[in-house]
Amino acid sequence: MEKFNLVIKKNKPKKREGLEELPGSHENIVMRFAPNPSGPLHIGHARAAVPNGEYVKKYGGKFILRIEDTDPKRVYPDAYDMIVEDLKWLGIEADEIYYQSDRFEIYYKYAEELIKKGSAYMCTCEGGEFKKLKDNCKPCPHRDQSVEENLKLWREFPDMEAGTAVLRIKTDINHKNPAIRDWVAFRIEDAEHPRLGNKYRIYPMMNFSVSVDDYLMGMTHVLRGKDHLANSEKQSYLYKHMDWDMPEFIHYGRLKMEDIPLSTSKAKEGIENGTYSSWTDPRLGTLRAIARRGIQSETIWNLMVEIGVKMSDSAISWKKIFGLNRNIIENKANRYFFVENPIEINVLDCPDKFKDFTLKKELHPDYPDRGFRKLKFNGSVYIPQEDYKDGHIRLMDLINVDVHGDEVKFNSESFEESKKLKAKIIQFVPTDGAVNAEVVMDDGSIKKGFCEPDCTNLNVGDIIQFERFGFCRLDELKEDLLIFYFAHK
RNA sequence: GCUCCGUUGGUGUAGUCCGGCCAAUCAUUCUGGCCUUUCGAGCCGGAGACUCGGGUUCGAAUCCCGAACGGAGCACCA
Repeated sequence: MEKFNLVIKKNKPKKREGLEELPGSHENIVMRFAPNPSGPLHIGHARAAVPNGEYVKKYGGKFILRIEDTDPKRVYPDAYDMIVEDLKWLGIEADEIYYQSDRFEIYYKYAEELIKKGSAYMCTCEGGEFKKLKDNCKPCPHRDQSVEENLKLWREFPDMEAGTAVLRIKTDINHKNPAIRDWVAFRIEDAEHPRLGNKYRIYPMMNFSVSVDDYLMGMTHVLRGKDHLANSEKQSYLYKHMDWDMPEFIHYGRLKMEDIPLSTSKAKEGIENGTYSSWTDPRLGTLRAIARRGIQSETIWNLMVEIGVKMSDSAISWKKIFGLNRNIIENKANRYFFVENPIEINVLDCPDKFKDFTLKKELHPDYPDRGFRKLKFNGSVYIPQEDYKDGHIRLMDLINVDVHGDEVKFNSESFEESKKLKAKIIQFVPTDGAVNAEVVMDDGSIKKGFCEPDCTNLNVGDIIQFERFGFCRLDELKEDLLIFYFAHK
């Protein structure tokens, strides 16, 4: 028996971890990622793919990849495979994959059903003419055609000339947003489709195929950019006509990537005209380009989860990405020496001990258990031009030298002595055994120099840190040259 | 122009629905010191935000109205 009128304070929601809870039921959720195959995935796609993947993982559910290739003019055939590869890199393997180009007959079937219900009509208005009527809330003359007439025209549709007719879905001719009024569901398209050839001439519009598929595939939640806000409303009419339950639509804002204003089409253009080397050019925002630079998919994943699915726009900076990435790779990356813009020095007056000496250095200073790399020293090394200045220099972990004009002399050995001398501690590469190396920077420029011999034991894809230079990923292992891609400091 | 939408430090976020526990969270960034034979990491400290104006209220980042700024859509693309 409750004697006291306990006032239960409403629990403030706990600090949110990860993504916001999804609206609606969390049982057996079905979500999808539905890109247009116009190129490989870029960072903007990750903004859509990751939250879908994260939610499915969080609640347990089904992830569907649906390739939306219903515009033959915007299909880049290689993209079909690239998209799957890029998703895999992100850590997503779809439970089911669909190609909309396989599903035209399904769309036709529903189109006919809509016509029979009187919810769609064949419109042979000239485009500008229709717009004029629509903008004034006036139905076009075809809107009231009989079902029979519409079906007749629908059957003749494939034989009509491109641009002369469309199938429209009835909405509300008085809708306050003109964009919503009686939208197009099918059009005639003569372009050859990479997968279908010229099999069909009647192509569904995105709003139609998307709605039908989202329904048939049992989508419970649909994540999409806020540029689709009007489309969501257009689609709602189709759901009403068919008496289908609508998925939960969630819209997210635009993502602006610092220094990468490039769209897929611009990138493609740049590749074709030689401005960029390929889809993995470090200046591009494609996931494969980012991966090539040594940015971990986990970094992108975490970033996208942090940004979440809110409606306001976000601008992400490289600083943020680099910071997150550094946290992940710092303890994985073994350390090596790379000398950029090298200058050879011969240390005079070296004690005999250093005439033939092998320096063992930890692969990672915080993890000595990982083992060592070896640097053979016989008095002659490369150091960065930038560090060659009159004064005292300590070759890291080795010796202290004095630089005077052209002359470099042995000074002392101990680290304590270097402190007294206030010597600058620098990396170096022994002349004997130095390996040619190039580092491709994020602006596409190349820094040339030498790296230490043990780098040849690395595998392509390894992320390392060149001490005092930055984190890099080994991209190519050639006979006499190692090519790295620069990640960040 | 019309129709929508958004606005928390340099950047990204939490909190806004259900006003007080918010002199506002966390991350990144920048920064002072310590430490370290890397300009990496680590440790300790610091800087930095509720777009503006009204209103409601004992009390507003949170509710209401207006403005400014920003964004999206207005295709026979997706």
